[in-house]
Amino acid sequence: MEKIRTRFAPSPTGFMHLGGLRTALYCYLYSKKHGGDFILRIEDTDQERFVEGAVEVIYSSLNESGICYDEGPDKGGEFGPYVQSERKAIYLEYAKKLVELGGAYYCFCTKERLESLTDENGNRKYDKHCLKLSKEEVEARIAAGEPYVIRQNIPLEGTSVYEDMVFGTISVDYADLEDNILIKSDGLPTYNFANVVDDHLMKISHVIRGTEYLSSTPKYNLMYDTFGWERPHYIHLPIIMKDQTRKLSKRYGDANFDDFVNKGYLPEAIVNYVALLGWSPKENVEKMTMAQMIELFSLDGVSKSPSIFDDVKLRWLNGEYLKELSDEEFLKVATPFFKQSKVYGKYDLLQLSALLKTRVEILSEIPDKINFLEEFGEYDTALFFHKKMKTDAELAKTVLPWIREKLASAPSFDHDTIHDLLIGLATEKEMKNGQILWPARVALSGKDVTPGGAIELALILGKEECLRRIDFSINLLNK
RNA sequence: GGCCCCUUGGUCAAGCGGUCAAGACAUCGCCCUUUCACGGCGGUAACACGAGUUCGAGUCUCGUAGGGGUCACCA
Repeated sequence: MEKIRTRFAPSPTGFMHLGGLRTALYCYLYSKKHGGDFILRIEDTDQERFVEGAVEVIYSSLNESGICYDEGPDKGGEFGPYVQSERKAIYLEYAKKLVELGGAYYCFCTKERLESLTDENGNRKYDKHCLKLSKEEVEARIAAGEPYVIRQNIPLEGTSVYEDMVFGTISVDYADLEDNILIKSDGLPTYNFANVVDDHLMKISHVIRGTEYLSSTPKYNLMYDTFGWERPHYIHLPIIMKDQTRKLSKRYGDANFDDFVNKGYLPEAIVNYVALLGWSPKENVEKMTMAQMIELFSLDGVSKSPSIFDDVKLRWLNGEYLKELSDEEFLKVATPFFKQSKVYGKYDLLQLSALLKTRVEILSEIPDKINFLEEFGEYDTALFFHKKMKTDAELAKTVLPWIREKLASAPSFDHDTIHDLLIGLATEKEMKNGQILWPARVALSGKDVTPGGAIELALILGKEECLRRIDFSINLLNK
């Protein structure tokens, strides 16, 4: 059986789109599932879109995601170079061969002439004007230094059919296809040509890419056929949408891998979530390690319809990953976010990590959740209301002074002591624990949700600060 | 607009002619609890529409509607 070889071929735009990340992931999973190779190829034939540092972004994103390629620009391999701009001579050679085979031709048409071909609907299709040129004329004009491109020669009639491994049979009439440019006037190839030559030369067995190529694939097949090359297998993937009608895009700032990492999502969670968009394992599991994904990956679990990116579910998944971290691991990934908070350097971060772990879905929530430790001021006393505990501001007025007294008299300020004092207070007054603890927690934090209950907060704040805050809260209630 | 493709709850999705149409997120309710959170249990909620084919259709066919993709010297 042939060796499975897949490739991820991004163009260096400066960021890693989540859709691209998923494509890379599926390429990786499919090749690894079948013991094959996964190749990274940089498609930088558009010099106008060159972005400084963009290639490094691709390397680092893939690396952080745990998607490892076997061959690539920075890894080497026997089919290099893996950067298209370094393969210019190769494309030209094959383009000439294709011209000889009748699959392509030189074109000297000016931009103006091309524009004159536009119809009333704003569409235009090249009219094969230069196909008629004799070989002698072509050579003379090239020799005279006239700029030219090389176009693909597509039949005027007939139908092209191929099997896509997820979409099934796709058939397109040649009449609906245009004689696209294969080699631009700057001598570099377009995607239309480079991908065919490279995929063949790099022995790619399965081409995995987005559905935007679903209907242009016949053009590529035509070239494979003309060259006498074996066509690869095709696996087209549905796109990822932002909502019903818009796709996830850079434009809305919601498609970039790095942005998600900076917002406090773990790369593993992002990869795991993205894997689930458009694919579901037979076993009906959702949280998976890379190794599990490789094991479970299968093409018949890949769906044909576009899926909408749901950041609520991503948050949940990220939270799941966070919860299973040890306190130390959590501290490590959370440190950049602790630094953004007002408490950095003033509290025991490992202790806070333990409390925060089950209360945070994305790391960027951290500053907001803990800033109250340093910032305490007026708050809405409606927070004292809790239906189930039957507490409210009125009850707080009577309970808070008792709490203050207990805490003030505490012989030491450790967990057990505070616990016994507060619970003891509830027993003593024949109240529910919550009727003491809820007001205490609110009075200490001024917040409805806090990292930890009243006892944990008291411990973190320390005796003096606790008393100060309770006094403040009593005053607030009596206003 | 032409061509290609898609259509199960709010979202991700199982299903591949016969199921009470899975599961997850979200949502709602209950429980647990040392309060918030975590956790446990349960509820609401879907086969776009219309014709066929068939004893029987979410599953097959055709049409309609809706959505997406594509029509560049971008990939």
